[in-house]
Amino acid sequence: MPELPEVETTVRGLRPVLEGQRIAGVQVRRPDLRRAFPEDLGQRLTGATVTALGRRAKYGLIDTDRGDTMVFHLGMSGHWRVDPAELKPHDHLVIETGAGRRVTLNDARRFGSVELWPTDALADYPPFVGLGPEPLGPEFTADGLAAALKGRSASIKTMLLDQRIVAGLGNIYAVEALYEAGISPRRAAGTVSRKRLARLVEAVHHVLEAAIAAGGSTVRSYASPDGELGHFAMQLHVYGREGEPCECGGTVKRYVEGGRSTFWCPRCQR
DNA sequence: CCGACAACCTGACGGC
DNA sequence: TGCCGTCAGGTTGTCG
Repeated sequence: MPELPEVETTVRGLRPVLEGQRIAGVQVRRPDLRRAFPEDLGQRLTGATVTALGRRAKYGLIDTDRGDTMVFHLGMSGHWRVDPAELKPHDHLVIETGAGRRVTLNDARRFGSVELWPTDALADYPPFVGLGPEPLGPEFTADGLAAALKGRSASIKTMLLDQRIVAGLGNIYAVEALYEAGISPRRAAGTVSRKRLARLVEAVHHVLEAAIAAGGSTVRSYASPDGELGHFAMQLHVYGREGEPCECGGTVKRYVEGGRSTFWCPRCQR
């Protein structure tokens, strides 16, 4: 589930629990996700105080007063649980605060990752090298996008998923943004007009902001029974709606590209 | 550069 | 009810 809005929602949910708090205990119940955790993860975190939480692309950042940042990625199935009544299967990592709060990192498929990296050198964290601009930041512009896509023959959908072009979009929101912009996902990226790229940038902003807003309300109240962060249902226009009618009177179609489903309306996306 | 495919894992769901 | 195939929001690598 985790694209940028889900990670942002997760970080916002963890912030009031962890920020300014001392980490009283760390329990590693399984030592690896996609890669092994750092050997000394527990020692390096225990006793540290969390100074800030943040996000870069689809990665969550937990800074500590020891100069380390815990960088986590949620993969396909990862999520944090806040003050769960009891531990569940796939709660691989448990962090307890001095205030007696408890959060767990649960990831059934284990495509996620956890790493510790010097806070002042995060730009050198290998997954961050070469990342494109934040889609909600000032550097994600129609001009920048046009420059990055110039001459590219790959589909615009593929390019939106390329984290070097823009960092944080995943399959759902790439699909939804293209729908909102009225652009066919199959169109060669380099042939999309500057005017339509401007529309796409606006659509990306709108889709992500709406998703974050939808998640925010969930987080504020911890509405999910077991405190699971990043779970919310935003209204999606085409994703997962193969065969359903589009508002324009057309029908939502699906095709597979690069092993991933793309949903679109051929009538209103050109 | 590009598309296709596989690999990494587990769980949910539909069909029979 | 149970078994089996398919699919899932990500990343990384290979191959032609």
